Amino acid sequence: MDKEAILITARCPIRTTLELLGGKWKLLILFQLHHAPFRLSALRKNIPDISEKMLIQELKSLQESGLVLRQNFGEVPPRVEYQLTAIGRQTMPLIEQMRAFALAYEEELRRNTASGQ
Amino acid sequence: MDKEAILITARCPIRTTLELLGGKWKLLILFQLHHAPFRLSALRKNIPDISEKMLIQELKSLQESGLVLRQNFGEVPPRVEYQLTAIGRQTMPLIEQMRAFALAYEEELRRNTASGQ
DNA sequence: TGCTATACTAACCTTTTTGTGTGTATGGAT
DNA sequence: ATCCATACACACAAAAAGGTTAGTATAGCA
Repeated sequence: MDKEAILITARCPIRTTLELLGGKWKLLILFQLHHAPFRLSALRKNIPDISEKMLIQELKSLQESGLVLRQNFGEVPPRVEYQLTAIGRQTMPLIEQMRAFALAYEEELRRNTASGQ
Repeated sequence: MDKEAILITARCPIRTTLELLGGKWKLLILFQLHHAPFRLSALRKNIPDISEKMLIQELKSLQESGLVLRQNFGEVPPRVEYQLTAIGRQTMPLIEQMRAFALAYEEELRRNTASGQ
């Protein structure tokens, strides 16, 4: 086995993704936006336990990374919609894998509980 | 669109996975162990900037979730090896997707830089 | 005049995560 | 006797993440 090859250095793709998507909320927001563009208030309804500050903060971070697009309609009272960009949409397979993993994990838990371990 | 269906609640698979694998180090450790079982000291070499405490702490957390198996050879000085369990191995597709996403993202960055935007 | 709705800011605080530095046990080699 | 190697544990400190509360702006409506 080539142990040099697996050395984890500063610019490794896992870290890149962690920086872009890490934290408690970003993936949940992206998952929402995968369904449709949403206004801030709608996102808050769909992610009940996020605070307004976090939502705005994370949306801004996602904009800055180019994963989310902010569309301001310039109305009063304000109307702003958030939607995924092309790269933003590419987070879906990742989210799908997270889902798949969670299901497999819970299935495994059930198996172990059933067999009395 | 069925807005009820996409409401993110406390027991959602994304959150489950985030709880199991979130944080700065767990996925890097799992990625290492995907190659082969490793001793603590070897893991430290492959993940140069992790502290010993973090490594031990995260390995313990991964054991407790059933993703990693600890094998103590009972020698002196201590010899302990860590390896993936069956469910632990199921994190690979996820890691692969993270890698794929990071590459796509960087590709996109390059495209935007090249076109002067 | 005063209230509503909406997206957002800023100040401040708490909690969680991560890091540092030191100590422990022990068989074997020097 | 002394020191080494290895996998920890423990106390503490620093930094990052997350949360709460109180504003701001303004068109339209009662």
